[in-house]
Amino acid sequence: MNFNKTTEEHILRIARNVFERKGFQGARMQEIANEAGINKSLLHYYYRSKEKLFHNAYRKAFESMIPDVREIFMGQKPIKEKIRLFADSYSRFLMQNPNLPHFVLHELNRDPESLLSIIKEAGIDPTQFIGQIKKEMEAGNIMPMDPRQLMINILSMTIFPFIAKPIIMPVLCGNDQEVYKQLIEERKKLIPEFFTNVMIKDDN
Amino acid sequence: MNFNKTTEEHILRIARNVFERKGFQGARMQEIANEAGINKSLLHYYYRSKEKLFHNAYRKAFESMIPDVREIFMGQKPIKEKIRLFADSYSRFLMQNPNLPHFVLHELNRDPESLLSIIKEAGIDPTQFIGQIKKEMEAGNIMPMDPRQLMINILSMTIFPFIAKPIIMPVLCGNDQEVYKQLIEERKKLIPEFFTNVMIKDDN
DNA sequence: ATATGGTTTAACCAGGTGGTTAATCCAAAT
DNA sequence: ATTTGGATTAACCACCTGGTTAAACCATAT
Repeated sequence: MNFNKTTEEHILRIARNVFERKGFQGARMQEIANEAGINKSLLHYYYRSKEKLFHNAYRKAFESMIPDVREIFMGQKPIKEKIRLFADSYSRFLMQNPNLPHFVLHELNRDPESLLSIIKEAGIDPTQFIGQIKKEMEAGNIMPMDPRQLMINILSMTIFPFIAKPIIMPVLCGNDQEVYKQLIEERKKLIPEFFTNVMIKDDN
Repeated sequence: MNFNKTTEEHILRIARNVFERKGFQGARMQEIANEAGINKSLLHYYYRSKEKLFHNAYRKAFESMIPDVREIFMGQKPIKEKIRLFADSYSRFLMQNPNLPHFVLHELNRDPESLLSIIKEAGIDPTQFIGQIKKEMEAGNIMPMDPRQLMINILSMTIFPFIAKPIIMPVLCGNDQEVYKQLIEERKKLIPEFFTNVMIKDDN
């Protein structure tokens, strides 16, 4: 066989795709071998077991989600800019990897422990970010609230529409792929506005 | 054996619990039988196949999520009240069924078609709700935006923290169950404030 | 007592699963 | 040309899975 790069990488790319669609339990080694156009034994030759093959694919998938998060956590930009950048780049990223959030969250539910090592390795630390938020809230640049809640809100509004696609598509988009895509597109602007262009009303 | 009610119901209750934790592919008929304290054949006696047993459990689980959604869709209350009510009751409901959203969304990804019949059966229709939103936005009761986006936002902010619990708990709550619970509790107030107590800043 | 019929069980089965093994292929080094 | 060693394959295996079957159980009706 002649693949783009090495067989090893080729396998991992295919495996990741299958795992993303079927999850660990749903994926079959034979299926991965078929899609990769190789013998099943080759999977075990390069990655000793299904568990190990999955672990590699999973880690790679998870890590691909991190850079943007790291930027918002650790970067030096003002908070408004961070949020705008995150909503925009993450939405675009997820549009190209639509079932990645569901995949990661599914396996995170299956094995919550596995997260710790990955986070450690990625060197993510929210404390600096939380400090920045507090400062900018006091300066009035952003709607005041618990910084943790702000993070949850941003992640929720960005990621959830992708996880819930099979329910949003038929109910709100008339099963039209383009309408859904347009809806996501609008959110890139809508989400940052939510946190930066608003203020508390003084009347009720 | 002497269960609360009939054996049939007992099986379904246990099955639903196992399915919620493991998903369709991850659950084993033997496991369900064990947890129910009965012979595996009994499962097939009452529910012909794993597929059918799952379908029953799944439908029941899904339907348990609907009443609150129906209220916000079809009810007659003012929008502010609807949102407050939804965030409050749904958060409480999810707190008691923590892995239900992930379960439903997971199976929805596995088989998106299955949703249609359930929604039809539940008789949910967003058009009336969307009309109401438009009217109340014009009256200035609520931040103006695409009604579909408003719905996505409310659902995102309410449901996502439960799906993402295994990542929120360690990163934002120091793995403390109580801290997480408190975080969710605060969101019951925080979420409605987001949509009702804010307005667009005119400067900037 | 015993016949009845829904309920429950133990034993079994075919097919699928991840994984192993030994043989073969094949390009590079000698 | 031969050797070498990684890459690749076909055949195989033990185990697990959902599902079947025939027998046993047991409360109720006769």
